[in-house]
Amino acid sequence: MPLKADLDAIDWKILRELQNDGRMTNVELSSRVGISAPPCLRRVRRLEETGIIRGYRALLNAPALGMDVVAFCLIGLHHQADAELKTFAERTRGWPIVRDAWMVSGESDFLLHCVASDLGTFQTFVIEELASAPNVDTVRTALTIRRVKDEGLVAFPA
Amino acid sequence: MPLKADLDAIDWKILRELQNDGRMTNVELSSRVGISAPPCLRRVRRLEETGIIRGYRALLNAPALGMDVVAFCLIGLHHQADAELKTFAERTRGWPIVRDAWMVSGESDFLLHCVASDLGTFQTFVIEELASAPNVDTVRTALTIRRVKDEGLVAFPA
DNA sequence: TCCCCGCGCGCAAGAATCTTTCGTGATTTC
DNA sequence: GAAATCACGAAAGATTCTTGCGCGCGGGGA
Repeated sequence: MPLKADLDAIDWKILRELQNDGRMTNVELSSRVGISAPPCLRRVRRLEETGIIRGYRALLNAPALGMDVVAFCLIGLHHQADAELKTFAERTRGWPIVRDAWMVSGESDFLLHCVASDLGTFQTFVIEELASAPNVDTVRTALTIRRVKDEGLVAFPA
Repeated sequence: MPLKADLDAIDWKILRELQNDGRMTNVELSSRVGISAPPCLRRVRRLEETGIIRGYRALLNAPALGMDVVAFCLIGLHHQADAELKTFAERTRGWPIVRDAWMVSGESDFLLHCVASDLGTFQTFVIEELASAPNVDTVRTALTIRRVKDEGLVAFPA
């Protein structure tokens, strides 16, 4: 996984297209970026192998699946030594409600992206699991009202 | 887009597999979920048409693309009337640094997921764009140190 | 200057996949 | 109990994937 990759304009186009539609066929992709299918596939493979493309994911509609609560939790710990940070990070991986988690700097130590079927489930999780976990000092929650923007992960050069 | 869908065990398996690998071929998918390819494809199409699958996306490695700063911003507004919320939401869509944005309830009004090439770019954005935007009261930022968990959006029944 | 080499593109062909059509069996409905 | 509905799976044609190979461009080195 190189820290700095040398990508040309076609590579950037490929990344933009696949970020918008990860299931696009290779012929469609090659047509959009302006080269033929074989070199296009080779470029995609190379982007995958170098780790620039980390994977592909279907985006699901949480409310339609009965997941009505999406929230973010900001966690402050009592002690921030390396071992304690790793312990808490490991703990987040065992909580199915937590979908994504980040270690952050600032007023909090962790930010958790949570999805639950209903408010009761989420509140129970916050009180009985999160807030009562070892070393947890503060828990601030922000329930999402609606998604306002939903681009891919990375912006692209003009 | 039905608010509550009736999915059987096979549909759930499909969603789980595509959430893990959105580019899996249909024959591979059908084999994993235990049915033949045609009905499997019909199920995927139905999940897409009903909006349960919102789309597909390649996950990119931001640092490898020269995006070294990933941060979250919590925004508090002075006034939270519907028009003002919509105005700010619209503004977030015009900022390329903001990749995802949520309207939230709690201590803040919006949560912004930001990606920038370097700290200077991000700080300039926060000071000159975000904090100086109309109606913005408070801006709290949390720089991410590392991703700790990265599952799909939705958890699945056992 | 010329030659050689490496790199990436594109053509072509075989393999794999996608997609539609159709027949069958199970469940539901009247 | 009969008919209708639904979803599955087999089969076949269309599309796509994937590999191998030849070509042209650009960068050293003699």
